[in-house]
Amino acid sequence: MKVPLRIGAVAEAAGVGVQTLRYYERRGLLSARHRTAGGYREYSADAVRRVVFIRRAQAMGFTLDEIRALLALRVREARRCEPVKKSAEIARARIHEQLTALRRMDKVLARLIRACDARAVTEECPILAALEPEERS
Amino acid sequence: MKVPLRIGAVAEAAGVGVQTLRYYERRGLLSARHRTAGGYREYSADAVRRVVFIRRAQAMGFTLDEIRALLALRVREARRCEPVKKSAEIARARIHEQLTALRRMDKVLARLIRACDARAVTEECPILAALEPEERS
DNA sequence: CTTGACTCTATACCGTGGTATAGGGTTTAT
DNA sequence: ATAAACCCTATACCACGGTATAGAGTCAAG
Repeated sequence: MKVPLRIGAVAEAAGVGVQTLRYYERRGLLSARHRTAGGYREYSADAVRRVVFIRRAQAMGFTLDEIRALLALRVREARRCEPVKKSAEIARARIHEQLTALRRMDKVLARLIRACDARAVTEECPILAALEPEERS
Repeated sequence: MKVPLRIGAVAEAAGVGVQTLRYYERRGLLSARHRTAGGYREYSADAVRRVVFIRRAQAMGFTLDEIRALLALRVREARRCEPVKKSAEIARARIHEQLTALRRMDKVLARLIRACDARAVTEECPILAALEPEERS
């Protein structure tokens, strides 16, 4: 905190690229408190914590837009967790949708791969056959 | 087959947009056999089956690049299904990776949402607390 | 005071699978 | 012959989360 951090130091401390930090700034997730006379961004140590927060939230499945909202909530009302919980539930619902779709794909592929192993050498590939529209009913 | 189909007819029959067909052409998955004097694409009924094939393969989790390869295999060697099976296994492995990541996110979110319900009103939101870097150890 | 490392803005590009728009030309029925 | 409906190419744009580049300016050490 004594020496203000520049963007490269924040990026290194948080384990991201400098472009990423400028991108977060454009997206409204992070801002530099001051600029030097020459226009360099100056960050406090809080910025590093903020970036770590962002990356952790991403790892949980929040989008950057959701994380921006979480960051605002964190500042203003850390003790009212209803809206945070709501956001987490939305993220979780999205994850469930994706899980459902992927599980369905996995089942289909697993079945077809097994059919490949079981097929007689004279038959067509069961995977290709499954993709082919039924030309004759 | 008697009357060659134009792009709009193929799109409608296959349930996609005309832009999508032109996009598939650019990506090398579909091509019109002929053009009219005025430059209109003319398709045979096979084109519709090909597009249905593409959409089914997408629904199973293949990428367009993979589908292009599958289409080539389908023509050349429908009876050798090793390469098709290989491609399906790659797609399935990718799906498993995604499943693993999503399941991990889901567990974390589920736990934190439960913690929200269980917390005392005076405590900080457990979700925000989990995202916060530990400032003091 | 120079050099090298760092930073600035603005803009373009990546992957993925498309969709939209602009500005034209064609086909076909009437 | 004309008008509606269709088609053409080329280009830009969408989401998403960045990454790369160009061209310029700044900072700190020696």
